Amino acid sequence: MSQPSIPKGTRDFSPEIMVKRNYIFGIIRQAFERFGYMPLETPSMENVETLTGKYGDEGDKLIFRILDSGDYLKEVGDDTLQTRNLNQLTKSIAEKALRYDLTVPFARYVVMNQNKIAFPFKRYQIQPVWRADRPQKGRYREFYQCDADVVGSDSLLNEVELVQIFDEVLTKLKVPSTIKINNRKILYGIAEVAGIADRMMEMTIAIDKLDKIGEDGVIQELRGREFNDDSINVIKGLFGMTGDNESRLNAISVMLRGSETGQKGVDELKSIFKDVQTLGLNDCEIELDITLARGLNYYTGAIFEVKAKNVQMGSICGGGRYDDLTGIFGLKGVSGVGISFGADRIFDVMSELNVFPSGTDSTTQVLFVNFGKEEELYCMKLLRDIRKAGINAEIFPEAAKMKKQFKYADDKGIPFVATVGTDEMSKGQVSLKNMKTGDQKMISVDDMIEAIKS
RNA sequence: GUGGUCGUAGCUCAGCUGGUAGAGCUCCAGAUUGUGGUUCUGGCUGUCGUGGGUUCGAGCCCCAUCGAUCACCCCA
Repeated sequence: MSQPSIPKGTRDFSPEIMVKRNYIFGIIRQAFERFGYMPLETPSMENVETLTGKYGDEGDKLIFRILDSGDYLKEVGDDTLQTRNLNQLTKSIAEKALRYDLTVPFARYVVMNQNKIAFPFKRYQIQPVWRADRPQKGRYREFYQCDADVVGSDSLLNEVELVQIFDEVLTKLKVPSTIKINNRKILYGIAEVAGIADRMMEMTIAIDKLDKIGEDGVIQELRGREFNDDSINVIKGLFGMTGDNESRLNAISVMLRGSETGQKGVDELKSIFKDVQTLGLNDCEIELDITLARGLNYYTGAIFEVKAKNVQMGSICGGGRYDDLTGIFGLKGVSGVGISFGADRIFDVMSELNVFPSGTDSTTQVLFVNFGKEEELYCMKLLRDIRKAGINAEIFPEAAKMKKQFKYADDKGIPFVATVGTDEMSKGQVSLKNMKTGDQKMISVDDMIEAIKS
């Protein structure tokens, strides 16, 4: 390999970018902990069987499998090789796979540790996940998810709090957004009323595309999937709904009077809306989106999706309630609900909106200019003190030209430069320059610490 | 997995119906021996993504391959 490269859809994160990414992770982590969620980490790789079958057929194809070590063809039957049976083959040569999301490993963890866990169990998890998707805008093969889930509680209070977390984080990050909410029970109710309960998934995939391909597009898609006109007419009834969240919910309630499940979904959403309205949100707004479907198969109740306002970008967060995720692993009757922040997309949105606060350019707050051996040691004593005072500081490691040293500070985005030569040393002071305003003053060390901290 | 567009200096790109590569920015040095970002002057930079083919001759045409990017599917 002559030119080094990295795998498709992966990225290096430079120090400048990492400072900003860590800022985002920090805000999210802080919010999770503020709401009582505890950290959890699971391995990058899981057993293949843990992951397969949880994300639908499409999802299974996007799971990265890890080739077994050693002579992995030894155990493979000749007929498997002969018939080129891919499913059979991958099963016998890859027993591990990279995690595809954080929810399924979490469910696995809960089942494995059900006797040690105090329910309701609230955990958050900030780790990368991998998908063998073809990369495109805002879409990577390795990306971070920041999940918070609570299992072992049916209460809708959890949904309300999760909406508050969305609002708190996105308000702090200066990314005003619309939190779209729907309920799988309503979608089921619609399918039921339309007489296509067994094909709910297909129906939701079609209506999910409404804002992309329009009413006619959705109808065409439904026809393409060979739904009959009666069913399509019922679904059409959704498109005409206008008004605020409450009045649309009422309209849906009327439409779904024949479906018990559908009514339950309406009631759940009404309760969530009422509470959220009473408590109020900061910079986000919550909106009923009856076409919201979301791909993940395991959602059974509320579903969330968050879109940043004023930016062309797919959803930046998602989430929902799943009644029986742990059931697949043998633990029945544990309901959970969770949300996920797409940190990579949030980063892209914040870059586009230019809303990173100052101080996310550099971690170093002040650079000391190096004049030579004698001044160097004097500065290092000062450094010891101001570092103790909680300031990130460094000294240029050699007595290079001033131009070069100042340029280094400028390139790194360091906000202050301290110059200490014989003059300052004799007065016991430092010359502190604010790199943004260009102001420079000779002041005491204590005053310098004050100036940098403020 | 399917389809479109594009690969030329560190970056953004120009390069005529085929005649052996250029601009801006960046970078480096100096103007300024205790001051960056602005200004001026000078300088460095290329297996034209890779491999093959056509041709007297290929950055340009043909094939393959790799990568990037966009859309579809799906999704954070």
